[in-house]
Amino acid sequence: MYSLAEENYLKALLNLSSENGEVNVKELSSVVGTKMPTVTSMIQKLARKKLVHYESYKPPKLTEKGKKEAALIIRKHRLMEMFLVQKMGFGWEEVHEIAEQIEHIHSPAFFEKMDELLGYPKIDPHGSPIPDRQGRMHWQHHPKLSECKPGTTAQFVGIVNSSDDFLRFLNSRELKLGAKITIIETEDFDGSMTVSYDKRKKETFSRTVAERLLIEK
Amino acid sequence: MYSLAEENYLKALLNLSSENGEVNVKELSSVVGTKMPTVTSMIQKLARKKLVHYESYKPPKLTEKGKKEAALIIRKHRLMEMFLVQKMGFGWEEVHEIAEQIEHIHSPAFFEKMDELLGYPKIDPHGSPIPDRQGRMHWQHHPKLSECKPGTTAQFVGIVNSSDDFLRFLNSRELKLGAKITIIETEDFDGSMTVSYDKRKKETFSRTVAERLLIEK
DNA sequence: GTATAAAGTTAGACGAATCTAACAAAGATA
DNA sequence: TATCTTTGTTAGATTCGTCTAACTTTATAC
Repeated sequence: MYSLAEENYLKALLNLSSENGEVNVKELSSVVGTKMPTVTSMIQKLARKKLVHYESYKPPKLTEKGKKEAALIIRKHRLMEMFLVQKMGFGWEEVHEIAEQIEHIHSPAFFEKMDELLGYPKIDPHGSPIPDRQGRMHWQHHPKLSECKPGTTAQFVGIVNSSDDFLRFLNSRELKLGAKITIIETEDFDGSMTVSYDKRKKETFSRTVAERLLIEK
Repeated sequence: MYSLAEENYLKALLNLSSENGEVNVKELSSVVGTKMPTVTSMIQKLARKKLVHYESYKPPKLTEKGKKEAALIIRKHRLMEMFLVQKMGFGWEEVHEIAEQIEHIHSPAFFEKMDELLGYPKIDPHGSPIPDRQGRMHWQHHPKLSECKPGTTAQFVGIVNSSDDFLRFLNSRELKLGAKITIIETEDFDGSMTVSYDKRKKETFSRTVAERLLIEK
């Protein structure tokens, strides 16, 4: 069993590496909310436990074992988010905080039951994949809305870096996962785009927004 | 906010004092699973925080503030147990372990939602009262089955010191909370009693068992 | 009512996770 | 290339919760 602190570093390591490819100590320290020397010593500890490959001054990298452990924590996090939304009626912007704590609960039966009650979901409420029991994560690559040309219609299937703020923004525009978005026009000079979907006939998204919406054609 | 360790001592303090009246350090140490010196130092720390009244060599006693905090932790524990049984389909003998961990989750919204989905229950799956939002616990005194005379019929409404072992024993005899139990006869020499209820026409309980079943006439 | 046993406390150490201050390496800049 | 800046590491201290060993107080037994 791993400590709470260890689990948080493992998770951060996996999240950062799948976002940026490489992980650096500074970023890690800001994600886990500690100072750099603390990160260094934790990385060294994880390396002793064969969870991380580590050489001084080089970016730390999860071992296969480390990846699996991290994925299993993320599995618990995402299953819980799904449960909170689907079975308890929370909004997708409310569940991160709670799942952040529940992911450290040790009880295979609890999460198995949740998985079963949810019908073995493959993605969480924000469209991120839920790793399987063996800690295998099936990352499906989705293009960003910002990469599409006017005229295309695509389904909104995921979010890059979903923060509560951004989710509240999407709520305010009534944009939900699964919506069919049609691009009406794009502005080259600032990358903003005008789109339509569901109840919204005409809505303008900044480049920043369009870059955080993942789609499927 | 209190640490995990602090919360565990508070809870143990309230549980022991409602069972035995007075709490002693040795018992406390066995309940929380630490050695006596650790308990002493924790008690002293809780006293500094005005959660416990403490004088050397005297039994520690929760202050009003301490009682409230402890009750709020027990509230979370029992709400969770109820949720696990009612909404997730767990057996009453499986839920303690999980609730033991979830009781430390900090999220008013999570427990409020649970309470709401459960319809604001007053008791947990073992018949123990669930403290209210203000940390008030309505301890209703129930007599034990062992105190009843032959011929009486009473409803089984609670358990003294419910352990998973005991709950599995009750499962094996198909005795559920709410059952109407009729006492057929009692044996004076060993305190055992023969009873009937629901599907069971004739079942014999030892004194030990009869003393752990709470009833209402 | 003294001796012994049990319960409780104090002192001091330790591991985990954190910090600050000082130093070292790598990367960027002129 | 030499210098400066950024990033990362080492050393050493701190806090929390725990321990063991030794001591003290209270309770029990004779």
